[in-house]
Amino acid sequence: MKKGSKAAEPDTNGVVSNAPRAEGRRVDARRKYDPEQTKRNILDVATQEFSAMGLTGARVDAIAERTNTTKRMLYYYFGSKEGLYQAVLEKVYGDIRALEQDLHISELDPIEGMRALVEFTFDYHDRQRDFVRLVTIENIHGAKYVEQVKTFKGRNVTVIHTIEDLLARGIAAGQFRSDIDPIDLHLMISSLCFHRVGNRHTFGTAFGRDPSHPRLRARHRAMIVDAILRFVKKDD
Amino acid sequence: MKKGSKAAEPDTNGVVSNAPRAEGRRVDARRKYDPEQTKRNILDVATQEFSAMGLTGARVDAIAERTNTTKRMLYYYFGSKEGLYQAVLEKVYGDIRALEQDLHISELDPIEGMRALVEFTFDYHDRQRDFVRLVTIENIHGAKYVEQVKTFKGRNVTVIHTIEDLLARGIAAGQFRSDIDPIDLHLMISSLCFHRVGNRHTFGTAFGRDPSHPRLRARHRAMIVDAILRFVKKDD
Amino acid sequence: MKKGSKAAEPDTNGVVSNAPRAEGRRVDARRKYDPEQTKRNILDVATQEFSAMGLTGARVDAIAERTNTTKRMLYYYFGSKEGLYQAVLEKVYGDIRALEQDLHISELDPIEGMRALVEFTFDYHDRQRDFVRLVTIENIHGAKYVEQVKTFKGRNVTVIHTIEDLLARGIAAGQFRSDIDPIDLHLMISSLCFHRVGNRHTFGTAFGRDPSHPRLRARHRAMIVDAILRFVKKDD
Amino acid sequence: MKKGSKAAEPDTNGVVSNAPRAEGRRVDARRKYDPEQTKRNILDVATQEFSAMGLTGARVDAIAERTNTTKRMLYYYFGSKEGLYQAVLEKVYGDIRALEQDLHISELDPIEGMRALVEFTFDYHDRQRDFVRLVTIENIHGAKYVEQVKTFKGRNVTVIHTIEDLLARGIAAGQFRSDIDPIDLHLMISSLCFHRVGNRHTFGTAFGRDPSHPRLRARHRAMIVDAILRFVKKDD
DNA sequence: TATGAATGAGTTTTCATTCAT
DNA sequence: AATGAATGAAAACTCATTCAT
Repeated sequence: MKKGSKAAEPDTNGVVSNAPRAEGRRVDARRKYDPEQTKRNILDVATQEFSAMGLTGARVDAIAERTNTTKRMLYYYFGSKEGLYQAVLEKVYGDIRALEQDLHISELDPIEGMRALVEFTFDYHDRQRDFVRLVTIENIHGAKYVEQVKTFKGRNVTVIHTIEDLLARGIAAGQFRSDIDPIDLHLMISSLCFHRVGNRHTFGTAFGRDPSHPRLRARHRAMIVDAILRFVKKDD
Repeated sequence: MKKGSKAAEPDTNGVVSNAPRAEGRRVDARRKYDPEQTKRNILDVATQEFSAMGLTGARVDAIAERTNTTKRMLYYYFGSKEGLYQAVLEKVYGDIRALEQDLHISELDPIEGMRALVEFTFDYHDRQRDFVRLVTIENIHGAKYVEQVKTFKGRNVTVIHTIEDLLARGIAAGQFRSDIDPIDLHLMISSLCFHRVGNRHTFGTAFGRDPSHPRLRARHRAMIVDAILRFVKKDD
Repeated sequence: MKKGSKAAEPDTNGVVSNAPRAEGRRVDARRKYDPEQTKRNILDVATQEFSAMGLTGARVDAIAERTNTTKRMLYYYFGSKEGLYQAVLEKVYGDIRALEQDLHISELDPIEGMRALVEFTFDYHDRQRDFVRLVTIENIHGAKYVEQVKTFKGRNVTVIHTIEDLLARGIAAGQFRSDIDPIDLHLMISSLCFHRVGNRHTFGTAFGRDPSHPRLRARHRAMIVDAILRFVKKDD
Repeated sequence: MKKGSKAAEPDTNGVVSNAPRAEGRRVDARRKYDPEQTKRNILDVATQEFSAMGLTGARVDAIAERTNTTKRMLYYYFGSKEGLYQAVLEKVYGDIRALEQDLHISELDPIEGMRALVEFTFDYHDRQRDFVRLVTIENIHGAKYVEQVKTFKGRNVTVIHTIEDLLARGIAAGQFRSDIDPIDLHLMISSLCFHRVGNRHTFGTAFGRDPSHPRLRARHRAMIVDAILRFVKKDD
């Protein structure tokens, strides 16, 4: 009952004239209601709030307030707080996938490919703190919301394929060890890239050094690449 | 031999396991007035609830209910929900650092010492899921509660000292590289041990494999030790 | 024609029924959404409760119960118990100063003006016991709530201006002494009018005579006017 | 533990007034417990707290905390919060009476006597803010607690007798008007002396001038004496 | 006489959600 | 499509008072 009305969405097409918030929208500059934009606006604000406060910590009122619309619309489009949270997860996981495609790692030499993969993973986590936080939050909830995101599982297989391919080619070239499990390796790379961002606050408090500070960025990036390469390379 | 005995222990991860009742104390379970026990009881239950639900998700009523006392006592001893949460953090961080001390790593050969440290870190995170969850939760709150725990900062320096000592001795012995920053190394070890536990749910959902599953335990433990040793060892 | 169809409705008065909060407001007691009325209703009940019980003694539940709405609305509009209390203070102080303006004292002969001012002050305190009680209560709290009422300070200056004008004209006419400070005089008038109402209970208990009893009203009124006039008049 | 040092107190006069309630009590100068002192201590702290916070605003815990004893003793001696409040009222009303006796107004000339009475009343209120506040608080509660203080009513008659005597002598001497009611006059004097202290906070906030500020003290004192004398004196 | 621990019943406040327009 | 007003249920927290020692 909540989502049923979605079907009627994209047909408002300029019936009423007054333009309240006429931004750069060219399509029909003067139309009053723009469901897509409203939804996107809500989603953006919600991403921030959820990532900043967690699922239980986030406040529907707080989200609504920073939106261009009202709380009612939030329910109109997303049904519930949890529905909105799931929509946020879906959006955020979608983003990373798109980027991964652009790497064309399979065209690179295994070692360079491995380096590229690690660097990409590092950079992504380093930049997408909201993503990191949301994953963290999901884990606190036992990943039960992400499980319902249909596109989720399929998305992750591609990374494993990439790694499998890299490992196979590296082994064939005599560069890599042959006893490495691709999923374990992926876990390892993720660990190194994720932790320094996700747990930077307690780490910073404990050791007086924010591990995600820009000044450490380059050093950590090199260090992690180094560690992974030392790990996968065949002993001479 | 210390490590050995621990390795065999089942996945306790429970609340009552740590905090062994002080030796001298005559424990009379039925005595009515026992503030220390009351406090410990509240703290134990709270640890579970906070780690399971997060700070905002936890319910004071839920904690009180599973306690031997009433909600009122919770406020009597800890002042507020946040106060209780902080007490939990303090307890939990205290435990890990205390155990680290028992390792006597400084008496071991650098390589063996490094191995012992990594294995301890691995085992601790592997078993103390509550700890891992609470750290995660704290990070969602920007570490602002742990910052107020007076004993927190001091406690963490010791690990760094341990690592500094290991590195220095390893370098002197010609076994270790000389370009490694101890805090960075600690971050690296933590990352590898923490992530597989903290993010096991999303990881499990994504790849159909729970990285913290007992069957993977030994393999991951060896892998992480291996990775760290490969990273610190001097190239021949 | 459009209006025509609505003509049957009780009180639309030709104003088409949207724009609910326009000036030409006909109060329909049964309409369900009327924020102004809801607020006023809450405020009225709260005035009674706070004045009867004090800030700490008042019960939010008690207020809500005697309201047409629920406790929730009280928080919706006023934010907190203290916020509501402040709103009450603001309303109550606003009332007396507004009425003072209606006296047009500046148009009266100085002596008659002074008499009118004293009589007004007397009558107001005599009738508005809630006001007197609330002021008393505020003083127990060190006036810290009224201090936050923005409109408060500005409102009170007007009385002083009125008195200054009276004194100046009386002096010019050779009727009044020239050594009287207007604020001191205001304090004097207030004292005489306030005390007999505010402290009537202890006074009544002590002397077996309620000073605010209607039977004493006229006598006190005359007495106070007399006292003030004797005080301000120039000695012959 | 805390109270040991206070052993010597004003009214015990070095005699160490042996066990107050004469029973088979062992008289021991070094005795550990001193009920009278404990009670007085509680009473003093309670006077401050009640006068500062009001009856409902005062917190039993807060009182107990600032005491040399514990909360339990407070109940032991005074039965309840209200019982303690009443004991405070009793004490405070007792104090003023003692002072009034020392004036010997009946020995003074009517005008000087009137001046002395007003000045005494002024000074007393000016100095005993706790008294003023407690009276105020009592009025908020409809004087229902002071009514139960047995000694209360009797105490106040004496002032009226003093005034009656003054008026009678003044009339006889041709100095005073003959149409003044003594209770009304007392009310008038009280009003002028009480209000500037009791309502000083709102007054100060409203007009930017604290009417009870020491700098205004002398002026107000003279002003009030002046006003009363002008009021009682016979017109020439 | 004295005390720290304990408590039931209440009190304020918050929250996600729905209603009427 | 959009909205401000409204709400029940639950949550955090407080208070005067009593218990066991």
